[in-house]
Amino acid sequence: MIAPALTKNQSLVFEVLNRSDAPMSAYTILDRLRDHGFRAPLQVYRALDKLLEFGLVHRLESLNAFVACSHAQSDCCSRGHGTVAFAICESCGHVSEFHDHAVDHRLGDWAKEKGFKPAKTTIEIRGLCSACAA
Amino acid sequence: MIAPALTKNQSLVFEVLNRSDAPMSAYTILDRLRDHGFRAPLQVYRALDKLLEFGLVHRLESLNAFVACSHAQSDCCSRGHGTVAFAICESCGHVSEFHDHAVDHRLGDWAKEKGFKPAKTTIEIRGLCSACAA
DNA sequence: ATCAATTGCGTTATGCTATAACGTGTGTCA
DNA sequence: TGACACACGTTATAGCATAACGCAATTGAT
Ligand SMILES: [Zn+2]
Ligand SMILES: [Zn+2]
Ligand SMILES: [Zn+2]
Ligand SMILES: [Zn+2]
Repeated sequence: MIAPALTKNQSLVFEVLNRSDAPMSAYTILDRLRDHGFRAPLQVYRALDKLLEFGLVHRLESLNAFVACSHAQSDCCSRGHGTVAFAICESCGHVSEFHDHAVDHRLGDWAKEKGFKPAKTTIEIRGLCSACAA
Repeated sequence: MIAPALTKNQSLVFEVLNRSDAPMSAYTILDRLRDHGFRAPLQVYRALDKLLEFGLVHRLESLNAFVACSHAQSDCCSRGHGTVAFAICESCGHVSEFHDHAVDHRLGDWAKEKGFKPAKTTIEIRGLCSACAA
């Protein structure tokens, strides 16, 4: 899934997410973009659908919220988006995105053993980041 | 968290979930229990909150739905509910609940290394079960 | 026994999240 | 030019979850 140039709405939504240091709900994004002509949830959801498809944004299932992808460019097999995990701080909202071979392969092995064909894997750890746990 | 005897509403909700072979949303549970006097979502959500607390039920974050716990009694460290993972078939709806040491420890190691204090971990694999993938 | 605290319950209203369905405009490519 | 794909805007609706109120039953001191 190679990303073409973003449309105006897609760019606006992506910029808002990229500047945020915490996940945002679609409706929060909508409110941030009222000044740019956004009026309805669908304008946000349609942009998000594409951004998710391009791998520029992730959905956090346990929050019903979205974050910009923060993969380091140097990441190994997670380029093209292998399975990724998120550590979500419930105090400050900070999200750490990471890829872990061992976890990915272990879940893959389980699936192979059971004949299960994985399509998308969600891994989210809720808790307190180092700064907030101190 | 030791579970006291369930109240009437808690028992009703648990029985409905336990008999189901697929996850159910709170509103679907509500509809199933109209004949038993359920009228409002809160009656379901309040029972679910307790059942989750007792570890008798799990919430599937990627579906906004609930399943009865299906741990084998013989399960190792997952008694008392260590981290558990779910494989969810997007065709037939069947859910397999399992515990995997390696995954659990690996995520624990990552957290320890980063100083992150995990509170609750969500692992959900969406895909096709062996029967539906055939 | 009685009072206070806790817990469960029922009801109404509300808020948050997500999609259906319809129509418009624009660019691409036979 | 006509067919198609795609982004966009709008209105309405569906689906998920909680706030706030009050009442009833239970428990556990005093
Ligand atoms: Zn990413
Ligand atoms: Zn934090
Ligand atoms: Zn379980
Ligand atoms: Zn299946």
